[in-house]
Amino acid sequence: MPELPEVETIRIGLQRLIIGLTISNVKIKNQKSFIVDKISLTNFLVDKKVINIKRRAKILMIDLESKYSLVFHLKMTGQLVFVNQKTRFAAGHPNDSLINKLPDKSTRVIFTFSNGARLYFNDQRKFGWIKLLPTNILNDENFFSHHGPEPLTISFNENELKKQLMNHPNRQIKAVLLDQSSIAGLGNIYVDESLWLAELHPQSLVKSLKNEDFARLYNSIRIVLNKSIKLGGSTDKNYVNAEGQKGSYLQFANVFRKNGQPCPRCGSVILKQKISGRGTHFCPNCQKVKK
DNA sequence: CACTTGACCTGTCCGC
DNA sequence: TGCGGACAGGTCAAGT
Repeated sequence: MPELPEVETIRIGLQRLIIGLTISNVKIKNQKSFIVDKISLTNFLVDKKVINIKRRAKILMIDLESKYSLVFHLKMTGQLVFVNQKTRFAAGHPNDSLINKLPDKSTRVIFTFSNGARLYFNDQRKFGWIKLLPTNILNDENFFSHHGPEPLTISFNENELKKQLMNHPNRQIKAVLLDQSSIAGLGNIYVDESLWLAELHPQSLVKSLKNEDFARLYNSIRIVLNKSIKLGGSTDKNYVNAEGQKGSYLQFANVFRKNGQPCPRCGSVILKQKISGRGTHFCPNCQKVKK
């Protein structure tokens, strides 16, 4: 599930919901989801206040006053849902379909705050993980040395994009965009959407791209990611924000899951093929292969 | 070096 | 209705 816009949407939500709250208890229902010893929990997590929420790439970090941070990777099906116990069953609650059912069978870890509110880590496929790490390690960019630049920062420009991609001139553009060490935060949905907007075929080799192609791709990535954040991300199956609500980006998607439908730009039928090991959606007419 | 496959897991959908 | 296989937003490691 979550790519950059989804993790960012969760971050924004948690920032509003849990900063200043104190964690009073942790219940680990699936050991592999959060491998941590009792001493660390006691010394660095329980009775500690949440002071900051951060994101880098698809990784979410909750900083605690203990100078330790909860670190999350949601992988395909992870959810982080905050529930205020006092209002969850209130009449007219907009999220009763999910929130009122938690915990459910995919709940792996439950954090309880001293005011009674809870944060549920749900993860149907159990690929996601939580770690408890010293905050200063996370603030050191060495921790993220296997991640490329954040595509939405001011310093990220089209030269930087070209430079990063040209580290792999002989690979297909889709594979390189999915590679977190090139650009951080893109996944299958936004790579397909960005390539469509930039009118680039996912199998084009990086070395075949011209400066104008990099420029269009740069703009496309930023447009697509910003639009998705504005729309609260994409909900395909599992994704929800920190309040259990779905994102609406896919209602406006141009190619993702649109195979068999007409391309919004030229009307040709959108195809789906396995490329770079992933289901890939593109328009065969306005996205031509370059090799 | 680049690509493919399998692994990690659970759930759903589709064809027989 | 049941069963087997393919597939799903993400990363790893190992094999070709």
